[in-house]
Amino acid sequence: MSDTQKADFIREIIAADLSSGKHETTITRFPPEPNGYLHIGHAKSICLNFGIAQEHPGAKCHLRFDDTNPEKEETEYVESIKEDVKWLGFDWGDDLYFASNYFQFFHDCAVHLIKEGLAYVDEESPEQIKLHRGNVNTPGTPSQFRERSVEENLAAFEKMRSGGFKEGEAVLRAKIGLTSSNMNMRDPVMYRIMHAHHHNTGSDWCIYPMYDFAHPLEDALEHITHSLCTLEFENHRPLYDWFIKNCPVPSAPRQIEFARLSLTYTIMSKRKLLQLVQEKHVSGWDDPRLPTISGIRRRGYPAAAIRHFCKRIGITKFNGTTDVALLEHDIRDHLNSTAPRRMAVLEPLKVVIENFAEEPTPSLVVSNHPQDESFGEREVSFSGEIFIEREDFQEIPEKKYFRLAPDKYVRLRGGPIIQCTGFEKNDAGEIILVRTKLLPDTTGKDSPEGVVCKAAIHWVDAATAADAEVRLYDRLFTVEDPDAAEGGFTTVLNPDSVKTITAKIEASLAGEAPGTSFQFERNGYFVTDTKDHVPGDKPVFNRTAPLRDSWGKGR
RNA sequence: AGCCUUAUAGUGUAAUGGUAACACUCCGGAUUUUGAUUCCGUCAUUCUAGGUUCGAGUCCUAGUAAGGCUACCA
Repeated sequence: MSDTQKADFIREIIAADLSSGKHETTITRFPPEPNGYLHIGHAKSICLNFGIAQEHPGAKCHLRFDDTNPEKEETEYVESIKEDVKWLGFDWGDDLYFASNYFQFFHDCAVHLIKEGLAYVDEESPEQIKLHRGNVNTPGTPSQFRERSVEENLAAFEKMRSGGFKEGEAVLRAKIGLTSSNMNMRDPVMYRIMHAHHHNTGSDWCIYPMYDFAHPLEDALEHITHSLCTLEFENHRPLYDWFIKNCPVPSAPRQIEFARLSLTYTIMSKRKLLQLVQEKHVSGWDDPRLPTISGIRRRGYPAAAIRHFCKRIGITKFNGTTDVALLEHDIRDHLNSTAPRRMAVLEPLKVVIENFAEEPTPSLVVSNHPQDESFGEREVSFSGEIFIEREDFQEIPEKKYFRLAPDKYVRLRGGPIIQCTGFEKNDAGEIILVRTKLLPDTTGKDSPEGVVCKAAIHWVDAATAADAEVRLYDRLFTVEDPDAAEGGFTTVLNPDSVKTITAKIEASLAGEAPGTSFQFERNGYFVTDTKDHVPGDKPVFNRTAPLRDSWGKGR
């Protein structure tokens, strides 16, 4: 887990700018719009921007809320975003900013452009503007308001600002041209009228800047050296540069684009995630089935593993889809070395050890981690009745089945070898009890001559077993057919993934702190739920990741 | 359709113009008191066709495919 950061093309640009003396330091920024919760895709951007800042002494990464659209933004989202960035392990220090705090500056820049003859107030309707913009094959045609005088524009813009127009009646447009093959450059809208309440500025403003106008100014104002964004802004860059060039800004940031993260089987669209939350297909933004940062946190994905994943997938301009297997490997890899082992039985089957009294052993000492002694050992109680996993017994064993079956031997993990001597069924034909005898003096020793014992199963002492609620989730929120997700979510939910079952776990686990991960041997990694956990009460676990299962091969 | 961008094993990434590398997955094999872990091994005409060069994954041209843009969202 200690790979050094590979130098991607962005880091190479930064290194070159540093060594050429173009910049003395590096300032990046993570600029979310507070209109939803962050997801694993944002983690890639966060790790990039904050990661770069960490790699260079004196460099910084700003956290800036790009809150220029009051209709979609809420304070709840800014709080969750701050929490998620912190949880991922990054610190913006004093550099927390809001685009909305720059509204006056944006306004002044707009006035500047008007005075330069580079912006005009257009009172055509949205439909007319759209029509007059033309399309990729046909040039646009000038609005009837395009050639107004500077004085007229100044007055009209002031009228916009002071509330003299209703929404949709006027916009401020940059006067660039109407023939560019890049549609973003055809006299783009800079300001629109919105008589809406803003979470930060209240009702101070009724005109709000568009992203394309505001973003370069925000970056320049904060002396951002490298403004990193995703590929879809690629052909906004000429416009970004145009505003930087034509406005009175204190610095000239450079926009660099990289590919956003997309994962197989995973819904990453903010719009769709919002829909899932609003239509209550999930319990909230932090539902463990969601790929949101808060969802995967609650699901027990360690922040360090996510960081490592982001580092490993790299930064390029190639628009591909990463296999979630890469993510899941990093989760398992991290948990394997950090999660203590516990025994838990998800579907209990009672086993009696008939000769237990002949050699009573009230407890056994078991290692907390098979490869790492620093995890120590624990004592587990042991009596003549235990629970094992229902699937660890087969009445008629299939080929290559090494666990318990009539007359067969199996090792109790950390304990002796037992041999099956019989079993009982209920009227429905289900096995309800397995009878065994233990082989004396086999704890901690190899199987005796003539005894074929190839597997060790986990178990829990029936006398002290405690209940827990365990929730199995398979992958992140998945779709059977990614294309089918368009418009509706009928195929999205996997009913099995919300199955809740009762586990019998070692009593020592009750009351464990929320967010603690364990490996329930042979069942996978589980985390005590950070939301539903009540100390001292029956613990609630979410499965963070199943164990890799190579059943059927080897041995 | 016009413009912009991208193209290296199944997946994601490497490779001063000089023997195509790493990780994951899959599949084999070894070890194993978790069928986990660990360890070892197999898997590529670098999208196609031309060109420049002693030499091209890398540079040039054309083609193909994929993504983006034609919002008073970001």
